Amino acid sequence: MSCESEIVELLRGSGQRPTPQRLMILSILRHREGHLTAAEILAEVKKEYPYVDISTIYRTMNALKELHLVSETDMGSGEYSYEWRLEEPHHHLICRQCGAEFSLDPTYLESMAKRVLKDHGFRAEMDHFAIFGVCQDCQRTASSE
Amino acid sequence: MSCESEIVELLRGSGQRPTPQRLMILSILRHREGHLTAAEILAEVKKEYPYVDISTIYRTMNALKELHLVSETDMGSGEYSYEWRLEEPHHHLICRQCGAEFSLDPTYLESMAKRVLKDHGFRAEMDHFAIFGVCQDCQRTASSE
DNA sequence: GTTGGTGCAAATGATTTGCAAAAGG
DNA sequence: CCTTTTGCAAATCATTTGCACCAAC
Repeated sequence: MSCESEIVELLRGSGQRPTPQRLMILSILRHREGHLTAAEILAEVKKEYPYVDISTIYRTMNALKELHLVSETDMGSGEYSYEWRLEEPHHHLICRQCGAEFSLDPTYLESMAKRVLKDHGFRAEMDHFAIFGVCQDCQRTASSE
Repeated sequence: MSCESEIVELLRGSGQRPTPQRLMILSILRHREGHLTAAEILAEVKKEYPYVDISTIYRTMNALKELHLVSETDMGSGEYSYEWRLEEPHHHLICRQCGAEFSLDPTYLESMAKRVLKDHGFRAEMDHFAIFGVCQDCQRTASSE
């Protein structure tokens, strides 16, 4: 527990309670880089406290989502991934062929979001995008066949 | 049945058969604008032929997906939407608050895709994106509260 | 006739929900 | 106390699969 106190305050501020389960979930989200599925979070929490239930994970993620503390992303595997959000926003490039993932700087989408806002008045919230495509290696492989 | 013949050839070319069910599904996809969920497609097909099963819809959509004839998009409702793809590619702006949908010209994402390819060698396939955010009306409502 | 497609029912897998008990403020 | 949260089990919902029969080539 280090800088957890401000998050505890955030929870309290919206009438939510900082239960041990939630603190464990928060800690895992913040100390494990990248995105985790509900099942992965559950497995981690269970190492410390085996009685947690998957429904608690989901309920907590929904609560944190509403506070904009975590992002929920469809990584294309049929289940959602969750990620701590108070860091630099970023995006993911996911290769359809080999499944490799790369991080993408937010500036690429920011300039687009600005244009969309200017032209359409729509404020796009693109803080965490999964972009599918074909990575450099797989392009080479495909073309050399 | 008008310009359906070329699609029939496409199916045949990949060893697939143009069954009546598939032709009905194709016809619905092509004549109803916008995206449809599997359940919506099923409801339409059933009007003509009540014995179709939802699994046929899914199997057909998977086949058409592989031929790049339809796109599958997560519109944020927990179920996938399918859309005929041989038209102008485009994207969707979806308002998180009121649920309104707007169409977005592909050029916005194309220029971004070009930069990603140049900088990272990653060929992003962004032919059908769902971008969430807040629409103009809802922004006004929120700020006047 | 051989391969692929369909309908049906049953399975799967992720997520949600009802409820009584426990914990937080 | 009163409200929120939890664990458990059961329910839900979208999607997939096994299989016997049928249709297309």
